[in-house]
Amino acid sequence: MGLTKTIARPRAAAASVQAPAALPLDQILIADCIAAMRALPARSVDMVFADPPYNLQLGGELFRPDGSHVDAVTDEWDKFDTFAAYDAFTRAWLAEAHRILKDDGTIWVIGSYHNIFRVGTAVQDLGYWILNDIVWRKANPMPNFRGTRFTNAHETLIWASKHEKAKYTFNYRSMKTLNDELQMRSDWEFPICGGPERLKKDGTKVHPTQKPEALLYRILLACTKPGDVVLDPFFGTGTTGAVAKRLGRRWIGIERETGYVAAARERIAAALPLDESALATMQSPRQQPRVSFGTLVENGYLTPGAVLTDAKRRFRVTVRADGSLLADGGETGSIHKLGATLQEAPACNGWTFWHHEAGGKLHPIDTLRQTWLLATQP
Amino acid sequence: MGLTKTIARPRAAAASVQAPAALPLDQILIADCIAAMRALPARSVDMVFADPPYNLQLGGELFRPDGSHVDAVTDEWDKFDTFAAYDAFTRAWLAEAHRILKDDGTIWVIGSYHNIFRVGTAVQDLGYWILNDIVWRKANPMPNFRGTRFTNAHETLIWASKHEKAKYTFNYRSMKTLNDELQMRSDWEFPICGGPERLKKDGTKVHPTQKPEALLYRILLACTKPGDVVLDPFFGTGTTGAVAKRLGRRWIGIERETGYVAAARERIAAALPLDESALATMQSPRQQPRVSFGTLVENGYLTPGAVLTDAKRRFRVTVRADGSLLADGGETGSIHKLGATLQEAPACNGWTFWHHEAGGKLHPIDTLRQTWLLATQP
DNA sequence: GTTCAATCTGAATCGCCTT
DNA sequence: GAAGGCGATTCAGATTGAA
Repeated sequence: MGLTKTIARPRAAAASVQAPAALPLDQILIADCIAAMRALPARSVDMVFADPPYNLQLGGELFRPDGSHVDAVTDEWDKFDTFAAYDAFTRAWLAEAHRILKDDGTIWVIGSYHNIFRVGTAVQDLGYWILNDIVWRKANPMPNFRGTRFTNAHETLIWASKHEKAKYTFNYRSMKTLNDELQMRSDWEFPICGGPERLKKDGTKVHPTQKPEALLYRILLACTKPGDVVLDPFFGTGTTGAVAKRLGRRWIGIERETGYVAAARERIAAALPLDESALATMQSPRQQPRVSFGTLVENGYLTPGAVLTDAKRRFRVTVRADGSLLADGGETGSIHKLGATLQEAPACNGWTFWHHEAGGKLHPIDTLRQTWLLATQP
Repeated sequence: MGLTKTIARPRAAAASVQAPAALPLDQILIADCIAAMRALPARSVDMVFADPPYNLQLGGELFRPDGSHVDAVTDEWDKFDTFAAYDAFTRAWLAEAHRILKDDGTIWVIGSYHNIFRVGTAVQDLGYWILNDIVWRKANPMPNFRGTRFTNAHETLIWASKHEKAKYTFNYRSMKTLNDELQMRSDWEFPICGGPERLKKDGTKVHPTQKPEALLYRILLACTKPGDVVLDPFFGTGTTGAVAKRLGRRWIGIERETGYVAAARERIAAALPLDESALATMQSPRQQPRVSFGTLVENGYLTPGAVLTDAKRRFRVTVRADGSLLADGGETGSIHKLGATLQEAPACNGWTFWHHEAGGKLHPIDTLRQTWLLATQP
């Protein structure tokens, strides 16, 4: 399990009545996305990943704000009407997604400059709280053949929680590990989907905008836990489902085109779940059992009377029997509190601030905690 | 100068009546931006560059892990009560900009995820035609100190013409030359503004959000011709004016805060017009990109569950989903950290230490990285 | 003068738990 | 709900100061 900032809350009684067991897990619903979403229970999925249509004509289909179909699409739609129709459609499915998401769930939406500004505005207007926008830098974008603009070499993703104060999942430590011990940034580079990964039929691509699995891999690894449920209302050829299965997550897909559905089913059936030990990811300290400094003193890892200093030996304190510290100036407190007090800092992590001497060297007392954890954890 | 796609049109008779000679060229108008824009004639400038307030909506105080305080943007000019208020402000100045622009002029607006979606929606609704969105990747962004999100490492710019069919200026050849004979892409990397370029007074920054000159340099070089007029309605400390002067463009700035105006005047007075031969030296060398081990896992170069060993097969580890390694003894870590831990060494280059077996032979995983680079680099 | 180490800082929507 | 304790959390580049 990766670090998660959330701890599962007991499901509200009202939600239980909705019979979450009835969720169509690991299935594709062949239906219009808004209609199918309406049939799903409130507060039931952990993440929504959406790759909505980018084009403003919606492939000839338009929706009213209530989600119903607009039958007649004429060529005379002026720009305002076209944007208005796209906005209505966007707000309709985003509102359903908001209802279906658990309170601590998050949503991801991908788009290009044609639609992402409208999506982002709708996301904010519907009460979602944007956490990041992410740039997918394409390693091998299509050049601008006519030389009239900059090569359009990226797409944009929006990551948002349901509410400002939500305790969303973010596997910080996993992301940092994945990026060679540097914080994962908001700009990601992947090749576009091609090669054996690209689904083809009779030599032509099955779907015009198939997304690379690497993109979904990073998203699901970063923001879900094993067993979490991911809903993709624009399932296409099932990249979300294939990666979810590989990573031990549950998925629900909605897709109207039966051609895509058939390709997605075949693809997901062939996907192999990762072995459980491979699925394990870097843990955050917060996932480890808590160890108080007093425990170490009680168990003889440090003796009352032992001397601690900071790394530069500017401050010197003595360990007392109850795990509190005594400074030379008479101040006392916990390892954290006294570290903060002496430095006149607002806060301090005593585990890494205080050191003890052994073998002529200074070691942070956190190494004692790690030793204790190794000795006592199964 | 680079090739330009436009040929100047004869000025319309009506516009001549507006006496364009009265444009306050190379001056700062000390005024509210919308009021000052109302006083400018229609169809009179070639470009608008705008760096409007981002409406950050920051919470409480933020401290770095070392306890130091983060100097946030707390200025009154960035505060708006609601999205509706911000939208109204945005649409008002964007509408004035549309009026003031020549028919073949273009507009640039910069923002972050806090405001850019609302700006982009307004741009489209007002009839502008988006040509590109550009990502400014910051070489040295501020980290996410609490480990709660991805490092916010970029800002977004929107480039738009006044109308869909406009014959805007794009110096394609200049951009290609500037980018080592490859088409300029939509993702640009620059450091944030610092060092001697950052304006300071009494040791503190004059403006909280001063933009790097390199950014304006590329924009003006790409999308204006010498002698063109650039309007910046949020002039701040005058980056636009300084770069315009350097590149032989005319400029008009609007700024309300007299402190910023004074700094901008002094700065622009000191700016020297650039000799054209100096342009070649402004090119930044292409640097070999960093590749994380996680990238290789995400892209299938190594599968989670794969086994790695050192060259002498003394240590044996398994690759996990996030690019971390799991040793037989239960220890985990990145390729570098775990290599160091197992050898009890202070540090280790995991790329050359760990090997995978292929064709009965051991190969350092660095060869996979090289393969990846060959496959993804132009 | 030169080099290296320590310090400072940048458009940031930056906890969680118990009492 | 508010308050307070615990303890987790940073990267690149410029500047300063010591050696």
